[in-house]
Amino acid sequence: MNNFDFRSELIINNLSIKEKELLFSHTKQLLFKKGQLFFHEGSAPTGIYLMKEGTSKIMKTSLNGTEQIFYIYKKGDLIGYHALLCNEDYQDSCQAITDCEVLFISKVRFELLMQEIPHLKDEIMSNMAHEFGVLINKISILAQKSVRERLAFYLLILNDRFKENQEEFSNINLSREDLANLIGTARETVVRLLSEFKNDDYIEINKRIIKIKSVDKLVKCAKAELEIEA
Amino acid sequence: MNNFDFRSELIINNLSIKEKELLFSHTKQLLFKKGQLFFHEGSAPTGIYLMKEGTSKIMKTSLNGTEQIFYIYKKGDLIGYHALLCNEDYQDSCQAITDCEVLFISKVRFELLMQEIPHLKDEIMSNMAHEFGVLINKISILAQKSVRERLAFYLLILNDRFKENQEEFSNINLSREDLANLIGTARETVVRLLSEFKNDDYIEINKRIIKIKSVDKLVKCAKAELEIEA
DNA sequence: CGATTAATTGATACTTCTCAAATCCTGTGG
DNA sequence: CCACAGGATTTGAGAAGTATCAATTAATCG
Repeated sequence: MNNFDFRSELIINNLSIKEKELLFSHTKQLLFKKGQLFFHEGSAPTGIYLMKEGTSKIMKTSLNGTEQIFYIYKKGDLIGYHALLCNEDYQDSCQAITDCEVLFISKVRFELLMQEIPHLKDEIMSNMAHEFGVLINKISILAQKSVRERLAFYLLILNDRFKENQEEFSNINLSREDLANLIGTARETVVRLLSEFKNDDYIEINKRIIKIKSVDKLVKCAKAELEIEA
Repeated sequence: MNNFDFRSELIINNLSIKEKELLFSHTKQLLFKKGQLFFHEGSAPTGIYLMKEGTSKIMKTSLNGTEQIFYIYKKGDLIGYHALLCNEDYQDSCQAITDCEVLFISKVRFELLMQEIPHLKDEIMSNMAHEFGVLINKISILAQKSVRERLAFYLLILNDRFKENQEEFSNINLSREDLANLIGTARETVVRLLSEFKNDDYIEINKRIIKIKSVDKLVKCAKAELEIEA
């Protein structure tokens, strides 16, 4: 699922211990309650955010109120550097899905770091180039697959993304609304399809937590042409 | 329409005369006939491409044969540097829509240039960050707008993009198939909607060339929240 | 000018959306 | 610990929007 996942954690992982220390000095710890915004579409960026704990979403709300989610961030992810790097206002908003613990690096500080750690620039560049491919893939999924296929597909992606310590199946814990907004459909449609998937034994559901039972069946359902790494 | 348009031409425009000379030395001129591929999804990048003449499309073909177009390139656009910069295979293919005249810069040469022109790296980074926003916007259009709205929207984008010397309306000359694949729908649906737009006097059609008659009407139809620069 | 490809129109079927209503959870205060 | 309020989830029914298949007309190229 490589090309469906950002990997901004690599930016930091690929730095040396010394460089990391430099990066983390002068950061500010922030806490966001569930529902709070890190930043809002249309506003000017003031710095970048590093997720320490919790999950957040990058999204955009249209005039008629519908929301589109582009990506769900978790621990280790770096957020918000794009707008900073092209000197534009944010195109999207970032909102806490759960309570979040975040490190903030100010714009000034970040620009300084980019000079002091030449390496950092390369890592970010490589990462953005990768993200381009991820978004390309997201677009082709949205445009070419049916909602049913998309849901199956995203369950696989999310399963992969929220895996902890090598376990095969992770707990996918998202509101039906968020899930719908992630795959670009209506809440009720997601609910209906999930219940089909449950009946067909692709998944199991406890409360609202989804757990995959058969990757193979979902792959077939998603008509996924791509190898899933277990 | 700023945030719906790549602007890779800025990468080169922002270089000094000297830097441009450096960039253009050691390029190879390539000619692609209509339908030929610059590069193909899944293959390893060997260099980057600068459009001199013609139009080409970045696209991806799914297993069942449907094609999704992400962007249409014209004179001045720089193509294919993403895969190079993240050391991944191409996620997409680039195909000539018309006969194309292209300058090719080899991977080795490009990497050398990145060292010799430190500026270049910043320009590319800024550009990729911008493109991120463009793709984000493309995703939200695909996910949130109806096909009708999307078509109206893309006609506005294309009108803006193919404008020549300050004229208000440009000739949009794309096959119905390409137009359909760009907005993520079926050919027949595009044809039907275009004919509605024509009847409602939003556009006029000669042969297959589309010309906008009323930007305002299309904006309303697209439910576009964004100012269109005339 | 004829052959091939692209564009258009029509009819029908299917997926998905929308609105409405019911049920299930969660957290809070008594 | 229980009851209740408010939100989230689920289910149903009907409508709308698009896709698909088939057939016709128009444009293009050698």
